Amino acid sequence: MSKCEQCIVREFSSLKALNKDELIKLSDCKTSKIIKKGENIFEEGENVNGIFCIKDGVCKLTKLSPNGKDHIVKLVSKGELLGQRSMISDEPANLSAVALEDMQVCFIPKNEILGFFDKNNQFSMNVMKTICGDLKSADEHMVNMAQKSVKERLAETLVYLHETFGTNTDSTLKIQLSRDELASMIGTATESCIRLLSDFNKLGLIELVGKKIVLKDINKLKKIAD
Amino acid sequence: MSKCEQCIVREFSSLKALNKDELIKLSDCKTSKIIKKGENIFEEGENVNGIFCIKDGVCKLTKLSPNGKDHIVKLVSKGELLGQRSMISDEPANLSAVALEDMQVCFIPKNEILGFFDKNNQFSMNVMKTICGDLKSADEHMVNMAQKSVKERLAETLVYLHETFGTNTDSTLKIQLSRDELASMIGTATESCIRLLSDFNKLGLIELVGKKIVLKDINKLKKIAD
DNA sequence: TAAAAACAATGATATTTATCATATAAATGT
DNA sequence: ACATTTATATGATAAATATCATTGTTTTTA
Repeated sequence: MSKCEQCIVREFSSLKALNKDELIKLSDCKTSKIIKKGENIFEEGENVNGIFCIKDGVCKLTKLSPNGKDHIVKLVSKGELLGQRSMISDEPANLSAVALEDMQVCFIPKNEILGFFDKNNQFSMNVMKTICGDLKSADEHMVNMAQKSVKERLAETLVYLHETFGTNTDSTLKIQLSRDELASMIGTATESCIRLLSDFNKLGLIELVGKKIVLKDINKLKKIAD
Repeated sequence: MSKCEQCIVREFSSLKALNKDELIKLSDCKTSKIIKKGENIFEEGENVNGIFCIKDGVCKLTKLSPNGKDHIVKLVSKGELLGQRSMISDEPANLSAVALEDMQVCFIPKNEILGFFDKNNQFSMNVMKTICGDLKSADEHMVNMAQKSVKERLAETLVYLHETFGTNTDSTLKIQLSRDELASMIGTATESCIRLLSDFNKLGLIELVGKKIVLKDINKLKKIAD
């Protein structure tokens, strides 16, 4: 089993505050998993009892709305942690985590993490700052949902996907969401999302290469997004 | 100056974890303020440098959206704390806090709070749980904004105001928002909000008493809200 | 107390968005 | 390789929502 010391997650997440001893303890208690595209890491309402380190891949965090549709709240990728909020609140997961590509994750039991929490101040501070960052962006996101049009939200989301996940060599967006997923990220009907993509395509703002998307005029998209 | 020991905020907030000595330190460093209806406690972008205890009154937390409209993210009232996220993130305020009624608040400087943070584990845990709760409800709120209709959001908000803030003796909602504020809470145009209130009135779900609102059929409103 | 300002209400209309229907293209299973 | 399912696309239409205009009603201020 691989050591945690060189792991990308340790490098980029709250775990960077852990010392050698703590990392060894971590290596001993962790379990690794492969999650295939489309599979759940955990589901809304489930007792998670620990946190997940994402060693590779990207997943979506979704929440079921009362009308039965899933809404994508956030995308989380390589190097990040999952399940911190549930662990601290000592509550079941509020969101489901579903792999958008094949993933490699490690699971660390709650007890272990809570131990670090008590003894390593920098670590708990890091976790708190992460959650505070999540809260800030959730508030911003909420205002966007409430105040912006679907067109603005689509433009904004395309730019976000471009800037956060980058592009392939053919300059298509690296992260590949279905139209349905894109719609559930911006909070609209799938057909409306497809129609707006067509519009953007006709306006030369983007190009549709099969199911993939190329951003042709990021500045104009940013302008539309506000 | 009044002591913190008997303060309502201490009783209901994270501060309940503080011991006698810590409360005495708190009493010594705090400053009290009266905030009149409509005045800011702090403004988006401002460096807050501490937290506020709400001894009395209710305020709205608003965020300016790029289109120039304010969106009400949350209402915060007597017994709660303000500014925890900014303090932990060590960032300027992400939201503005504006009094909806005359308020009594105390300000506690950051240094003092961070001191408790280091030494009193229960206190920092309480703060974290509060922020985690905020994150959870922000995510839920976001999904509501994205997936529910304006009518559903209005019904939900009216029930929320009723259940959270209660009613006056004439059974009008105790917390009094203008139509404009109500609209900016549910994320719609003021006229749309007014129109839907008229509809609800005609359907006998609510009664409009001047600018005040009485909920006549909470169960039906809950059904509409989903 | 009168004038001005802010707020609430409603009609008319335009725009945005959702829904339903259908067609085509791509992916999947056998 | 072909049938079946799933995803994308687009038209037609309905429903939801925003915008602009106008009026009446409070509230504030001079």
